[in-house]
Amino acid sequence: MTKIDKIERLSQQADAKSAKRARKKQELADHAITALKQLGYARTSLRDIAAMSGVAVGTLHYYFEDKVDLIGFCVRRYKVGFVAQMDDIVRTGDAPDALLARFIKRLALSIRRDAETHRLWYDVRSQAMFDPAFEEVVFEIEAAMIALVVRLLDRLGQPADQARAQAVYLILDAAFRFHLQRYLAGDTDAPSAFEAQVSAHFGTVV
Amino acid sequence: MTKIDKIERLSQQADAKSAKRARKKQELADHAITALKQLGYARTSLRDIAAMSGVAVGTLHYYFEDKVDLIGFCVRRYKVGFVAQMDDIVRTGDAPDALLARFIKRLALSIRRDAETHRLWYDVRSQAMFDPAFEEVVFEIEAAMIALVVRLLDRLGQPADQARAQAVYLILDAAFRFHLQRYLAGDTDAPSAFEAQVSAHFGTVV
DNA sequence: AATTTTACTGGACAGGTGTCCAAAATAGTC
DNA sequence: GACTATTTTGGACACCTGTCCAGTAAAATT
Repeated sequence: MTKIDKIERLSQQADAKSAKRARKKQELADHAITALKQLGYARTSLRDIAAMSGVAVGTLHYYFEDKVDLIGFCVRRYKVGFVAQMDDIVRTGDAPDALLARFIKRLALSIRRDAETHRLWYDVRSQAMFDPAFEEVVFEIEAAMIALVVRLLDRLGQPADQARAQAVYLILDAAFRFHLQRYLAGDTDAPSAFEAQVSAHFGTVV
Repeated sequence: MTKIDKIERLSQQADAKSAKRARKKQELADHAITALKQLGYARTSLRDIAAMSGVAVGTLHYYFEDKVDLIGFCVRRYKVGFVAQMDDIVRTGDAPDALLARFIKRLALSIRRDAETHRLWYDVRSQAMFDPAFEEVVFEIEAAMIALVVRLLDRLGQPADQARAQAVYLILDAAFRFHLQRYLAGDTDAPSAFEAQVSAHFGTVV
């Protein structure tokens, strides 16, 4: 075995190890998200997360720097998933008006289905106003959402410059949060109210 | 002294007492707000607030049921003040277009001046998604903001139905929060960016 | 001036927090 | 199978949390 082969093999082993470590991290993060979306950032302790993962508290510190690192990892993970989901809708072959309707309908559905997950996002976003440790992940996610809107506008044949995409994102986000909050407070009509409000807005504006 | 006079006097005394108590509550709340807007809901302990007020922790429990009661009182108090400030603008004798410009300018100014106070509102609003104890005060405040927008639209000679006011509120709120967040992260241009974005939106839509 | 009511204190209480680490278990390598 | 490296444990650590209350000081009432 040549020196190069050895180096190659060691490198592969290192990759396999870090891949395994990464898998375990994600596994822990998934359990952590389950706890976080139920309790919120401030009310979720590392012991809650450890219990949910069936693991000792120390193990969490073996995989994550500290609590902020863990929560940042979790939020990034779930929000990436959400953007990917929405991106699937945008990429469908629907005609422009059907696509918009589908997109809005899918958001309304997500209020019902993923309410607990979304509120975690709004929680962390607010925390970022106090704790700079969350700033990075929040701006990153928000940029991803705006990029998603750019793709949406593009598929709709609309002007898709940054400023316009940001404005559209803000409208969608505001309505989404407003009706999510009502839904969580027990208003089961909130998702369809969201759909109506956003449809009306886009019917006249976009 | 007749029986009726006695009852009258006792009633006045009771009023004076509860008025004094109310004044002290507000005084404590003002100190509490100073602490809360620096640290946020989750990170502010009763001991922080007590220290800020120059008072023992027990005193807080003498005036407030518990922490939730105290924070609810604080948020209600400061947000009522904010709505009143904005209402002053709406009530000016400006011509419609000048009024709108002044209103938006004042909001931008408030991002600079009251950034720390506003982030507390967004914090509490997020907490309400997890803790029903905050639901009431959040809906109450949000209703007051929408009512403010109704008055604004009215003064602008615009249709001022509930649905429209809600939509306009959501747009203002979304842009306000977005640029507030950027301002808090160090972007000093955020307030004027807010002004530009909102002006552009209302120039085309309202 | 005496007495009752109100206001406030300071510390005790039980429980929770993130962080850390020596030791044990498991996995991987020669 | 022996040996090393990684992974995991479980508890110790120091500190913070909201709540409560017996006791004290101040104020109001008689």
